[in-house]
Amino acid sequence: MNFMKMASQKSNDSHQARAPKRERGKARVEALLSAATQVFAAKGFDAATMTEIAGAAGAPIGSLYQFFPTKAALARTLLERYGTHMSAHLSAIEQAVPTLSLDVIVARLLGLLTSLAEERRCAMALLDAKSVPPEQRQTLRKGLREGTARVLVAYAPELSASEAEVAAVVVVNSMRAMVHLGEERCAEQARAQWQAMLVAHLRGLPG
Amino acid sequence: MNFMKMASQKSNDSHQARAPKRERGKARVEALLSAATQVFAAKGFDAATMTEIAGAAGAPIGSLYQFFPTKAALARTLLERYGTHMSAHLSAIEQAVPTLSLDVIVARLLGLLTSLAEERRCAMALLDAKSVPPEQRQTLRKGLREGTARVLVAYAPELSASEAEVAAVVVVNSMRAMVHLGEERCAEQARAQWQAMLVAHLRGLPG
Amino acid sequence: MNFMKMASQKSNDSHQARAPKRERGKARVEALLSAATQVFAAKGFDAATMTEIAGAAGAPIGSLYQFFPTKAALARTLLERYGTHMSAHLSAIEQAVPTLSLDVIVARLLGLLTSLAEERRCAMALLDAKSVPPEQRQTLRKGLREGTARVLVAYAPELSASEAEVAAVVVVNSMRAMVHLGEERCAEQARAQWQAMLVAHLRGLPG
Amino acid sequence: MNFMKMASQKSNDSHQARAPKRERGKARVEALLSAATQVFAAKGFDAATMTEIAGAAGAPIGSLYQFFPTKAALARTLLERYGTHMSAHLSAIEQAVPTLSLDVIVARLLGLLTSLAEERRCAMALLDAKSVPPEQRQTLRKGLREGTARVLVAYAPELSASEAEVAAVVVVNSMRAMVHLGEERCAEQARAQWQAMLVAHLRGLPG
DNA sequence: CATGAATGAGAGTTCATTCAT
DNA sequence: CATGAATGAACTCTCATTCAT
Repeated sequence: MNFMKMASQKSNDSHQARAPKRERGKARVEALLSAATQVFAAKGFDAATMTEIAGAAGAPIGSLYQFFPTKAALARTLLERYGTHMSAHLSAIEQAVPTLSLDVIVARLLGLLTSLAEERRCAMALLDAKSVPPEQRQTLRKGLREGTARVLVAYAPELSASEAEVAAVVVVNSMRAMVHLGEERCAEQARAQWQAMLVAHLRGLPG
Repeated sequence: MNFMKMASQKSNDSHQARAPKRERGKARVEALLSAATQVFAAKGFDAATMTEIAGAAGAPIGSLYQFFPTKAALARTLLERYGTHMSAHLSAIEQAVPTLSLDVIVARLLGLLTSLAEERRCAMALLDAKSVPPEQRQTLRKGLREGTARVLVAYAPELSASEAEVAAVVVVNSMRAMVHLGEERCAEQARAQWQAMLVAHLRGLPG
Repeated sequence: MNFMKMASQKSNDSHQARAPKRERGKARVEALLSAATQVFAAKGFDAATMTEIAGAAGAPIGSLYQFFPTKAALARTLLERYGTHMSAHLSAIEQAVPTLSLDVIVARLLGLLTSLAEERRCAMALLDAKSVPPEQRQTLRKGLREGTARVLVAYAPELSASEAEVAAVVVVNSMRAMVHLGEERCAEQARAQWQAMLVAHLRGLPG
Repeated sequence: MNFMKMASQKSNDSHQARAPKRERGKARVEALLSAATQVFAAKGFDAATMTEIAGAAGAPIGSLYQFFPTKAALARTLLERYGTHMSAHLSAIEQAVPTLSLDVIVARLLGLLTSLAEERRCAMALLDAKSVPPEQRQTLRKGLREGTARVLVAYAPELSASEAEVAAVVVVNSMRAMVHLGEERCAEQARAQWQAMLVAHLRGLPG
């Protein structure tokens, strides 16, 4: 199970997003995060403006700053949330590994990012934005890598920790590539090939 | 050796970079492009400022605008230049294919972006920047894909055009992944694995 | 229930001046418009700078742009405002026509622009500025012409619409000339002569 | 007779236009002045750029600065030239006064500016440009006023100097109005009315 | 002299963030 | 708390003028 790393944990830091105290606030935060996801995905981190994000959420700009004291804090919250989502997905895959073929495991791994359409586009935008503090970006990367490593170990327990990590890096970056494939021609065929390639590669791993 | 003075002679279109007419100008343009490469690579397209780029080149801001009338024109010039560089590299690989093993071919393909250190980081930054006109980004992507497809056909002439294209998409996006690998732990091992994976995949392709 | 968020709902068109929502804002807008009037009158549209206008109003540059998103929008607002002022003046004259001699009517018409000292100088500057969109300039011109035509018809109802329009053109351009007269020597005598000339002309019109 | 006030008179002032020494230079100066006339007429003094003017003349920017060391000097030369032209026209009218009816005299006076199409539009642009030093603008105005006063005195010798001046002011500003009439509807009818008005006015003057 | 690349102060405009209401 | 007007540093881009060639 995955206990959420809530922002409130780090409440000492003045640049952390503040957790909403009431129901109304939660709804508003959801709307703000959703709007931020769309706007960041569409324009990238730098080109997105706080005013536009607030506007897209139907919220006043002051409200946005109530919960996210800086633009970077907003990005951080999204990155953390994506980390949480993806960790959950990876944990689910991990649990199901005993009942799945390698084909299906790889398909689900590669589909992870692809399936979260707008969210993944936003995550990519933030991961690549140099303006977002590197350690925030590392957090998501690391979460993905470790979650994936756990899935791989569940599938092939004989893998050493470092072997699993290396393989996880290959898988995770393949996930990223899946996202970019969307902008290429013959994306579907390429995805299929890629998946087959990964399956064959992982099958041969321990030997 | 590459004597090309840039194929581009689009002097009618304003918003095009203007070619320098004197020796001094050429050196300055080189310095500007080099500075732009570094700054874009370090901060991304949006966060980079024209003033900083000019400063990094030791040039006044007016000089930068003399040659590159807009920020987008500067990016375009870089993207075109990278396209030219990478096409040249791919052509060289294509020529050498008959004398190379698949291992070496894949190694050189994957190394293509990696070897152009700062340049590739800048190219990535521009390729992913939503603020750069999409068609400019497509140009570089397309050049890479087609050049790679030619290399693959040279290696395996029995590939159909569409088969080669799909495989090229896989290879090119693997190149991109190589760049991002630099930010991960155990990058070297992951690169080696990736390369082995691609070799195996390509070897099995036509069958 | 939906309480009106202010009468002005031009929210679709960007580049429109935004109406201030608070008392303080109204005062500030007045100060900005007044400063703009002075600066445009003194330097002309092109040579006036937004920074100087803001400075003259004792406002930060951001405030100016809060209400007038472009320099052209500022000019437009002034032109519209002048149109409103002058229409009101012309309507007042129209109402009073039955009680006035032609001498007085002409004097008040010619005095229209002259009496609005700074405002008229600014209006002239904007009317003549090629950089101000022509349709905005036409609007003021048209308003003056039609308002003046109505005054003339009120005085001499037997005038046809087109006769009134032609005469209005003569009168309006005489008003403009009054403004320029300020820069000449013997301005007062020239104004008196001009007025006499117009009176005689209009008296002879219908016959 | 009208001795031209050549620029060379004031050769001490470093901001004066330099007279060309050779035939080739004269042709180039003509081309530059003609180009300047067109560009100033089209865009106004402020919006016109020295580079565009040089370009319109097919001359390099350095050549423009060879003859006109500042933008203001270029305007001054044009204004002086227009003064010379118009003085010549007015002198011609003055000479012909004994053989002309008042109708024809007024028609020729009002037609003065109108007949010099591009030139008058440029002159208006410069006369109204606050960025052009006022004394330069006054020069042209004064020349027009004095030339016109001489015409009026030739027609009605009994006019005192100051009476003639006041009337000249009315006539000259009527000329200016003729130019602006071009932008109005029913321009032709208005011009005819205006002319009739002036004729009647001048006929009644001395009495 | 002739040329046009070079220069940099300054223009219009934006936007993250604050704080009075 | 909630709001959105207010702020000003910083950004992209222009252009009159100079001066090395």
